[in-house]
Amino acid sequence: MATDFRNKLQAEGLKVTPQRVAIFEAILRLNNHPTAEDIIAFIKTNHPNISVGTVYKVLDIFVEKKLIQKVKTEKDVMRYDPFLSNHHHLYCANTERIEDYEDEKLNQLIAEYFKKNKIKNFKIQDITLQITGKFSSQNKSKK
Amino acid sequence: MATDFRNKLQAEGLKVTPQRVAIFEAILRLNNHPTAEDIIAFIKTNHPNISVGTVYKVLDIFVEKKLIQKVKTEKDVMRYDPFLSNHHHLYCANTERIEDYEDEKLNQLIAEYFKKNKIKNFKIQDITLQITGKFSSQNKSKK
DNA sequence: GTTGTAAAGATAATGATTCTTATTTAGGAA
DNA sequence: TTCCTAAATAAGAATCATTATCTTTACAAC
Repeated sequence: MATDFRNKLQAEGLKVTPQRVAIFEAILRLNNHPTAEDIIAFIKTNHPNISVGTVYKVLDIFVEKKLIQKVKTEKDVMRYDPFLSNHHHLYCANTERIEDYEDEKLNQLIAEYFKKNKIKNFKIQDITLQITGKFSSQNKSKK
Repeated sequence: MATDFRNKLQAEGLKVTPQRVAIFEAILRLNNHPTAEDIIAFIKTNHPNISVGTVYKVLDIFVEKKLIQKVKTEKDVMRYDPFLSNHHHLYCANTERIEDYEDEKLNQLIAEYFKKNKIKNFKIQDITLQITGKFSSQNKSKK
C-alpha cells in the first residue's frame, strides 16, 4: 500500500519525498476526509517544519495525478479522500462528518439504468451519490 | 411565482426588499447555478448600488429558509440553485458548467433500493447524484 | 565538486466571504 | 399619512483558506 503509493508517484515522474509520504499517510490516518488544515495539524507533530504552501501544492499534485480526490461539499474549505474506487458519500445533516459508502450492487443498478436511459447530449463518466442524513451513533466507525 | 416568493419571505417574517427580489430574480435568470459574483454582476446593471455584503447575507438567508440551495462543487466558490425539487446535477468534466437533471423514475428506483437495503447506522434524508461527464454541445440548453 | 532541476520553506498576495458600524428602509401601529 | 422600530442595507475593513513568489535545499547527472 505504501509501496503502491511510491510506485504511483514514480510512475508519474514525481519524487518520493518525506513530505509527500507524510501528507499521504496523514490523509489515510485522518480517515474522515480531512481538510488541508487537519492534515497540517496532524503532520506538524512529527514534522514541525512543514510549510503550509507545500501541503497545498502536494495535495493539488495528488489530485491531479489521481492519488486522492477532492470531496464536494457546501463549504468553502476543501476536503480530501484517499479512496479512489467508485464510492459514494454519506453527509451528516448536522455535523461536518462525511463517510465513504461503497455499494457495488447499487453501482450496477444505476449503471444499468443509465444504459437503458441515456441522458440527452451528455456522456456520463462518473456517478457519485451524495447521501445526506443522520448517523445513529455520533462515534466515528473504526475501520 | 414572484408572488410565491414574496409569500414565502413573509411567511418567514422576512421583509420583501428590492434587493431580495433582485437577487432572487438574478438566480432565476442566470440559470446555470451562478456564483455570488455572477449574481452581483447581473444585478449591478439595474441596481448599481447594491452591496456585496448584502448579496452574501441574502443568499445565506435564502439557503437557510430553503428558497434556494447551495450546489456542492470541488471549487472554493459557492454556487446557488433556485430549483428545490428533488433533482440531480450534471457536472461538465472540463468546464464549470452544471445543469440540473430531473428523473422521477430514477428517484423511485433509488428510493426502492434503499428501502430494501438500509445503510447501517444512517438515516437517509436526501439523495442527490453528481453525474460527471461531457456535454455534447457546448451551448447551454434553453429552458 | 559543479551544475541543473524539482521540491520545499517562508512569507507575501489574492480573493471569496464575513464582520462591523452607521445609515436607511419596510411595514406595522398610531 | 405619519411615526416608530426592528430589520435590512451600504460601505468598507477584516478574515482566512488558498495561491503565488522568491529563496533555499536535495539530489541526480555530468
